Amino acid sequence: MSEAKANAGGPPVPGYDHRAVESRWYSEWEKAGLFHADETREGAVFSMVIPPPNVTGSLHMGHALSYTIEDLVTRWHRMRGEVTLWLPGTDHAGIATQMVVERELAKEGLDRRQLGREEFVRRVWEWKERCGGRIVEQLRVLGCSLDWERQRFTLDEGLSAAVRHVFVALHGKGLVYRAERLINACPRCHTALSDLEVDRQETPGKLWKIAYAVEGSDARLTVATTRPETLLGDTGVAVHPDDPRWNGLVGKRAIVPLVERPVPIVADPLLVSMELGTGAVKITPAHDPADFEAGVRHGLPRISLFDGQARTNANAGPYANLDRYEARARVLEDLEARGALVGTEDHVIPLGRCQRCGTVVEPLLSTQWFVNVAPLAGPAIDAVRSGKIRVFPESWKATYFHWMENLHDWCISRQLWWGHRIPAWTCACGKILVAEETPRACPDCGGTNLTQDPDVLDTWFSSALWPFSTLGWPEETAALAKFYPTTLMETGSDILFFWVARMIMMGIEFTGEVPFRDVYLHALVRDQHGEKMSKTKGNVIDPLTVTADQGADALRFTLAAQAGQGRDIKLSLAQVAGYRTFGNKIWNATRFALLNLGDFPADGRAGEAPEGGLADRWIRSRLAATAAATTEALATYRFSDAAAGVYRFFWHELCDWYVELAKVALQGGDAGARRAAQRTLVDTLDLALRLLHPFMPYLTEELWQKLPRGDGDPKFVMAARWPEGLPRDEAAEQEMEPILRAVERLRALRGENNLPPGKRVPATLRAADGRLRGRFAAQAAAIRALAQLGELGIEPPRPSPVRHTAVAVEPDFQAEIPLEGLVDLAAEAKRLEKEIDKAGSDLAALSRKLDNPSFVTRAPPEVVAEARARAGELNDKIEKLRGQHATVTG
RNA sequence: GGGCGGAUAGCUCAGCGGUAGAGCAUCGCCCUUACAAGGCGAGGGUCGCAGGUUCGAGACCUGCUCCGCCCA
Repeated sequence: MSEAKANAGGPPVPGYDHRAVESRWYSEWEKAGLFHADETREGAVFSMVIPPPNVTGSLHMGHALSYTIEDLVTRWHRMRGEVTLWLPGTDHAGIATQMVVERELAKEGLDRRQLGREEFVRRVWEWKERCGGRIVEQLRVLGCSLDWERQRFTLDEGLSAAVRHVFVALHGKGLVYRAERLINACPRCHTALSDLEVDRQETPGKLWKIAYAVEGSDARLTVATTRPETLLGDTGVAVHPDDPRWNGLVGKRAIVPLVERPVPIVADPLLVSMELGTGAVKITPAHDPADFEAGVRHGLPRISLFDGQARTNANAGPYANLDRYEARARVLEDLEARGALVGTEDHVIPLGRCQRCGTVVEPLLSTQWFVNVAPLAGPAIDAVRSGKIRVFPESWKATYFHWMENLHDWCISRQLWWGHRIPAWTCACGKILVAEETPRACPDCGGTNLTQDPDVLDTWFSSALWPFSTLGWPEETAALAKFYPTTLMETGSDILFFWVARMIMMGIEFTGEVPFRDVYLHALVRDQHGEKMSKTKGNVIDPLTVTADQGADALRFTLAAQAGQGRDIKLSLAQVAGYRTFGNKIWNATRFALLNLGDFPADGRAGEAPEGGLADRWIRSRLAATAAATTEALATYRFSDAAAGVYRFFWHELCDWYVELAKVALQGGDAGARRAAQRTLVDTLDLALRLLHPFMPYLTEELWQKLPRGDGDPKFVMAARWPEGLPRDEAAEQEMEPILRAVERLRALRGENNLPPGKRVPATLRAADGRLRGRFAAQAAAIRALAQLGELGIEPPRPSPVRHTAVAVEPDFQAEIPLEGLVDLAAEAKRLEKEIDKAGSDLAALSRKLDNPSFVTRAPPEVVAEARARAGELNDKIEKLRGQHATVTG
């Protein structure tokens, strides 16, 4: 009976194969309902919403990092017994998705306009149903423990209702408004963009110098510009008020070449730099943000030259109906012909490009919907400043404040068909109605000829509501009451402004609560050389390939181990392979335990564990220390520290030391010691696998299942309790320390004297302290086993050096291995010389310190005492080593 | 131009006032029945540069140089 249970399924085979294991557990967990958060259950709550991936997306390494961290945190909280929700979902990604489907249509030779809006949107939905679930499936491969019953999509009816509600409410407060402003238009995507969706890049360009005639004067005013074609829309020229070159021209009028339009010459210290170009600039208020502001300051009219495709319109006169670059070429040609082009130089210009398609954006005068965000920013700033929301790493707070204190209004309308249609209708009488539900008639004129605004909202507008709209808001659902505010928002630092800041503003405004207590911002995953991964560079590491080759556990552990705060991650396949071997190590350690549990009874884990020997007490204490450190690290989002601690414990304490020590008890004749070691092995592996579970869920589940279960344990390690409050045994750790050190010293003596590992050599440990000799004696069997010794003598120190003996000098003991007849003594002589040199230089440094009177008088007494004690030890060590050296050379 | 990071062993990083560390890689010895995807041992660093504070500085302060990110 006992054997059958302990070895259920047979002992594992020696090599760990992730393929056999990782395909097994996900569906088991799901079937057992472990992913579901029960909102009716009492108790502490952990909740988090997933940063919704684009529905068009496929899992990349950035996702893998984000979702690994999120799953790690989620599993940890779940194991702590909290009611734990990690809510999945996807984002409709307006521009990206529309582009994907338009490309598909193009293959059929179709254009969305041919299909019409309704049909096109139907096709997008069809595409979403067919292909949109890909990334969601990939999350399962990674092991993400998401509550699939609560999966949401930003265009779901409930979330759409939330969007309409927010739009209408903000409009009612005057915070959403419609106005003509200079916006960023993407001529390729045919839509307006917010400032954030424009990437600024330094690009080589030219600075052209163009002469403008001055009305009623022979003087010519030379302006410098990077966009000569916009002179067709010039409504002013500006010079610096302090610039002697253009003194006296202010107040006169310049004649815009080609169009021969007189425009005022104004003085503007903000717009004009005296150092740059010619010290004079043209003002085109409809095509440059700075010029727009200057136009406002000087009351200049705006002449818009382009349409949404950045082609010139009728205002361009003879240059109408040209692409902006054709227009530039034509304008330059004509200027040149008239002698107005007086110079050209190379110039680096910051060009704005569409984040989605890379096309240079066109600043365009356009009527759009905007959010006045400044009034929402104040409370959002306070929430972070007061610590109500904590930010990890904290350094991002400064960036957050800086941005929030310099907010521009947010352009939220997009000229797309895929997204939340703006809930605004225009009546034939001109009245604009904003309402959550489609209005029947105009309240002003009673007319029923209402047309809905054709535009949709910025995808980020709905994302901003994600932490509460996914829980049912604006309905007062039980889920909202239970899980909101959420505990954590984990996401990339690159969307701090796009998303995190906006969620905080919207959350506070509409729920009266912060949307999350903690924000953890992860860094960028780069390749092994620190280069950004990109398809064009060909340095992309695909997480799904890695998962297939090396296992999800190995990838997860690697990412967690690398996730230090405030640093980008440099990822290489070699690292993942390294951590895969860690999985193999654990596999084999568990295998060792199972192979030694043949006679372990089924109820062997009932009741208190026997105290066992020193090694048993020691490993239990080390486990307790590791559990406490791991908990502390996870509580402060120090994932790399947590991973390193578990790694160190498993490999370097459990495997390197305890398993070797346990062999002594398991294979010795003492039945009590054997049983105690079995129990310690099982208990320790059980708890250590729990500690590792959030990092490597599959492997730990597989192995935990094979261990004899403890009293009251659940069926899965995923549902097992996180180890907390385990007692330390300081005495055991202190007693063990010299034992381990003695083994290390003896091994080093062997190694450096080239004694083959298989050769059982005799050795002696000499200590003046009788208690220490007692400890050595009590652990003699262990020391002999671990250092591969024959006889082990334990003696008081002897007064003079012994001939032909390798000696390691420690402050509290000496380790000796006789060399006679075993080896040439030159190796030992060389080793001793090196040790003497090292001790000598350490002592010299210490002596310099101690000879410095101000160190002795001003440093804390305990520091001075420590230095003196250390100097004494070194003196003693050198003396002994020298004596020993004489015996090997003499 | 402004802000924020980073620079410590060949590589990736920890250390943030009191004897320079880990993992990986390298070298040597070993197929020791959990594991060669392994074991044991060893070598390897004027802690970016220059000043300053301090009895004492990778660590704190100032300046500088490179690298990265964000904002204008």
